[in-house]
Amino acid sequence: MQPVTAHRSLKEKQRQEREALILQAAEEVLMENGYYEMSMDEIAMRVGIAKGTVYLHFPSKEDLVIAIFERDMQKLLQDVETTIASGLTARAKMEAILQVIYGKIFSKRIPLFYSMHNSSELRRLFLEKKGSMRDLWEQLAARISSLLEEGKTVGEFDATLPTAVMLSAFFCLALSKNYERLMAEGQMSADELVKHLGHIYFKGIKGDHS
Amino acid sequence: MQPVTAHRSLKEKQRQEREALILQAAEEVLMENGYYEMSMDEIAMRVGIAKGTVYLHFPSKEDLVIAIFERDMQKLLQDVETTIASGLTARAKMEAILQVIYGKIFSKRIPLFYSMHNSSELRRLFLEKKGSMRDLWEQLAARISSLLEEGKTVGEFDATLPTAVMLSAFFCLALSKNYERLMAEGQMSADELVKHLGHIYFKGIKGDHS
Amino acid sequence: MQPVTAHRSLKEKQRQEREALILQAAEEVLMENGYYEMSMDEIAMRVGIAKGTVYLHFPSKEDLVIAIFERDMQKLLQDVETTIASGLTARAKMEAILQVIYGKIFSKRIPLFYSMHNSSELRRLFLEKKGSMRDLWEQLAARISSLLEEGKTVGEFDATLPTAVMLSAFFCLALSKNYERLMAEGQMSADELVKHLGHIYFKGIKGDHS
Amino acid sequence: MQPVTAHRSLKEKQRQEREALILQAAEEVLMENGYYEMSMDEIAMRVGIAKGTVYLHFPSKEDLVIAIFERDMQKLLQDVETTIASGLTARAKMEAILQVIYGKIFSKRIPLFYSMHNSSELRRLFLEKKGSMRDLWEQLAARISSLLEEGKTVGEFDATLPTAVMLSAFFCLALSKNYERLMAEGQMSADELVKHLGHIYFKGIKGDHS
DNA sequence: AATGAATGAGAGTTCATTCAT
DNA sequence: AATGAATGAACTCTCATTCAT
Repeated sequence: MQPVTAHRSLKEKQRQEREALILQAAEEVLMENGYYEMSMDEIAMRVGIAKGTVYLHFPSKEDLVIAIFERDMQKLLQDVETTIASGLTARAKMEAILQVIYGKIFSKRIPLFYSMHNSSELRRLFLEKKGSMRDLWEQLAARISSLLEEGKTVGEFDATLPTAVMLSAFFCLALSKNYERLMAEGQMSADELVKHLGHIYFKGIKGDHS
Repeated sequence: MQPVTAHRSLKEKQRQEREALILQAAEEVLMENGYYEMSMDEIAMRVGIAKGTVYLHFPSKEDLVIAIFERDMQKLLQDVETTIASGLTARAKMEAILQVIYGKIFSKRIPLFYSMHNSSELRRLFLEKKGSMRDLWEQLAARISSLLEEGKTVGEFDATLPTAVMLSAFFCLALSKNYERLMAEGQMSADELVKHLGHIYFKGIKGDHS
Repeated sequence: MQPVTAHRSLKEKQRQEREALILQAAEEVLMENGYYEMSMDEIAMRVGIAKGTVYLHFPSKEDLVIAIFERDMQKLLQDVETTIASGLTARAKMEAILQVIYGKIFSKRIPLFYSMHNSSELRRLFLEKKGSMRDLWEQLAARISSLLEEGKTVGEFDATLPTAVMLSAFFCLALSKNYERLMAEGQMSADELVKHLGHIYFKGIKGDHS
Repeated sequence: MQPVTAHRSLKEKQRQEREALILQAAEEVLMENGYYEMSMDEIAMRVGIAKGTVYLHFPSKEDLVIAIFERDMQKLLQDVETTIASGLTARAKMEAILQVIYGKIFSKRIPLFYSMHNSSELRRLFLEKKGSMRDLWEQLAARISSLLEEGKTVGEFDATLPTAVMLSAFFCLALSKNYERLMAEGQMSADELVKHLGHIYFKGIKGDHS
């Protein structure tokens, strides 16, 4: 390895570390305050860099938020694919995916993911403007739709329900902000919550032979 | 009726009509753009009045949004109470309420209602600041919680599920923005959608004796 | 007197009464809040009439304030002329005028008069724009200047002082807002205050033969 | 000196220069137009910078005006303390202070100082809200009150006059806007004016042994 | 590459003034 | 004559973005 390359790769490594720090800080602020109260100043301050430096990594606030979503989405997609590759039943896979999502939510690692569904501010951002987010989202939806249809085929899930509705209901229950209220007010643990929601959902879509 | 009274009531009527127009326009903009991209200028422009006129009816942007929510909430609460007063079973009442909510959503008459649950921007606005919104919301939650517990008592609903979780799941499914995608992309009617979602939900929370 | 005339004079009388009420209310608000925080709305509200009605009497906020000043100024000018017509010495006349001014201040009947001297907001209004105020002011200044010169001639006042300076100093001491602080904090009566200020001023301008 | 330090101090120097330019422009506008007609836009325009830049230096219009006052007040307070530290008599010190104030006025370096006394708009701003202004003002008043009492003790000033009245009269004569008229219309120099006003004031408060 | 001061469009809000009733 | 709803220009302040250093 030539010195120049080594130097470059060191630089590149530092660059990527900084980018990760920016993403993490931005994620936190976005979680805490929402898109419009997430200021580039505060992100830079939390990372300990200048505001202009953020713009060396992300050309706009919008792109920064998209990058956050993409990162989360890619991680989730990986987890989902790992789960699908396992030898479990369709229902067990779906339950595992629900666990994964709630694990991320519980560890605050899906800060904005839900927002794509629910926040009017962000929907346009992701669904209308930039393609990559939409692609990732559709990949995820396709994976889970396949699972649901697999379950229908073997009779685990109710074949009379449209897959699109089952998918929507799944994301609804999995990504809602409701958990915050329940865990804050009702003194319910994340585990209990996911258990109950899974109970409702999987009983609700149960097929004849399961 | 004396002329003065007639005159006053005419004025008052015009005033209320104008206020309704503002609320409607604001509702639309809020639906389309979210709280932060809902500008008082655009609302005034859509109604065809000057920006200052909006402020004759609502002292601030915040109050305008609160008024939108209160109006929707009060209508919904009324419908819910009417339904509760009927002689139906708990499950039939819950189904009727789901229908009511989807009817409103379908006719675009619950523009922001879902937001209270889902938008990080608005939750603080309504739950922390102004009491009347929180009150209305808690009334609604109390009514539906009662229904759910009534259903549990008679065995229609699963008594092992915490009411709070059942309530959350209900609002999740009833108030999600998912319908837009499904109805736009999947060519599914509102009736079909609500039928399927109800199917999942009520099967999911079904008790032993129903 | 014909009915029409009687009717007209009644109307005219009512009109003048209303105008006086507006002036009084405006004076109060101006005293309390200053020119920019004096709102036409509040004036109308205090009088119990509509905002538009104020504009039937005074074409603008500026004109209304000018009218307040003119009224106060004319009253003061009258008092000053009455005093001048008396048979007193120049100094006694000046002392009487000082008493008159402080009487007005004490009874809150010179709300803004001082402002003409001191408020940057109002100076332009009166000295640059409208002629009548400037005329009244110059009449008053001329009367008092005459008195001062009369006093110089008979040796009551110091003939080496320029009359313009004596005049300025007189208005300074007579029209300052200082009285408020002294009377509020120092528990000093208006009578005591004017006695002390008069002592300083008249001793300060004393001539050889008094 | 390290480059970094040099760089920083250069930046800091530029920053202070810019801030001084803003203060100066704001001072001018405030002098010309008063608080309510002093617009942030015009200040920025006069300095030749963007409106937002003003807010980098002063968080609000109010704070900007307070900064103007504080700067002027601190300079005056320093001069007053220097004068007090001299070996002069009480009267000579007071005369020197009067000279200092008129020097500042003449060079337009006490733009708003008088306003604290006279403008109803600004009194509340300074005396009610922010402590530092009130503190500075009370320090100044305390210094001059001490001088006046010192003069009374040695018989230079009239011990029968309340110090508070003497203080008020002093500020009245020293800080009035009268000078503008006299110097503009009467073709009187600042020196002459202060000589005459001092003559009136010190003769007016003269004690037995001076 | 990194900085952070500077920018300026755009936000919500106020209020003197107008005018249809 | 009297009203008061409507107007819209002007205000203060914010913040994503740019760019000279």
